[in-house]
Amino acid sequence: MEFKEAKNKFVQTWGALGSQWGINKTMAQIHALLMVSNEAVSMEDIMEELQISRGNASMNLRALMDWGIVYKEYKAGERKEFFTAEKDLDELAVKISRERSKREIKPALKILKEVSTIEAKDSAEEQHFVDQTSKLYDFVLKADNMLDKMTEFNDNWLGKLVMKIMK
Amino acid sequence: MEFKEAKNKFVQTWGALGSQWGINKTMAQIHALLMVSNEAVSMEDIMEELQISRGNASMNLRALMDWGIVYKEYKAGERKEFFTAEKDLDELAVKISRERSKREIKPALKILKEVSTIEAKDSAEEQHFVDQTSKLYDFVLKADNMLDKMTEFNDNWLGKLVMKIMK
DNA sequence: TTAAACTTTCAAAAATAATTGAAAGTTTGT
DNA sequence: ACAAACTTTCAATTATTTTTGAAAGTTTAA
Repeated sequence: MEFKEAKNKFVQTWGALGSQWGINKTMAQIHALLMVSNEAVSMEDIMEELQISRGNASMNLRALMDWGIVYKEYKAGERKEFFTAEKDLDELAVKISRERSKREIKPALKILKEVSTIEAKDSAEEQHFVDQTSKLYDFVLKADNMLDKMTEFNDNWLGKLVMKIMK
Repeated sequence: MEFKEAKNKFVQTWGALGSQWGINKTMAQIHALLMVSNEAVSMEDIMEELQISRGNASMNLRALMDWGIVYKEYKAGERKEFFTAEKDLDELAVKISRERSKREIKPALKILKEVSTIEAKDSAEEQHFVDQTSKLYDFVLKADNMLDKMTEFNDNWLGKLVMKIMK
């Protein structure tokens, strides 16, 4: 396999994977492209490489910047803007989980808390509802916190975790 | 808030959350409904509660069973089938991560390995590509394994982890 | 074997999400 | 202040995904 083919395969695969996880395909593709580019890429070049419109490129770059995983860069003497991706994978993971937590998990937790705190009356049906949603609330909260802790430990998470437990 | 309202809110929220994570809304809603039902529910009742067609119910129930998180149940004397969800949340998490790993992560890893092992020639561009995709391969592999380990430890993962480290 | 009571399948329709492209907006240099 | 060189916005279009519903399939009981 030659470079161009490999690069294309990677970008396509990343795009497909993104779709399956609820991330728009183009957004994932742009991100993939920037991840494997050793220097910042202009909007023109992104449009050209991925065969997408200016509007599409603009909107998805904005979204990626909102997620905090793509940055604008300015080159001296050049009028146009260039873009780079966060290339440190630990940092990338931290940012993605922070954002997903903020945007999706936290709001879901709020609802879970609400619905799990209705008065259950006496019926087994309502008892079970309260019980199950309470458990779900605890579980999601725990998972969310765990993810947060894990990203905090980053690279050497296991070692640091042990240290923290020891002391 | 009364029971019916709470139940509906929960089902809707779970459906919306599912969409954002690449799971079809109805599938997530059916799952939510079964999760908080204290007894097995018939297809009729699912259709009625969620206001969906028979075909839709059938296909999404099949998908949920393929994921291993919903089971068929037969009631004595009744001709029709009833459905229940896996209600143990740890078990649910294990099954979901196993399936997503098998369906999405493993195939992605295969491609990552492929593209990261091209010969990099001399150009900085190609060097960077190989370097970055290799790192990504390692990272995804590590994350996938970690998730597997974590689910293995289940409930009291922290405690058991410490035990394992100690001995 | 027949028919009633179910479930599954899948082509067509509907709903949703992504994309385009041109007009409007912004920034920079002269 | 002007205009060139860009970027952003958003209504309309296109693509993708989901849903429907009726026909086909299956199972059970008599």
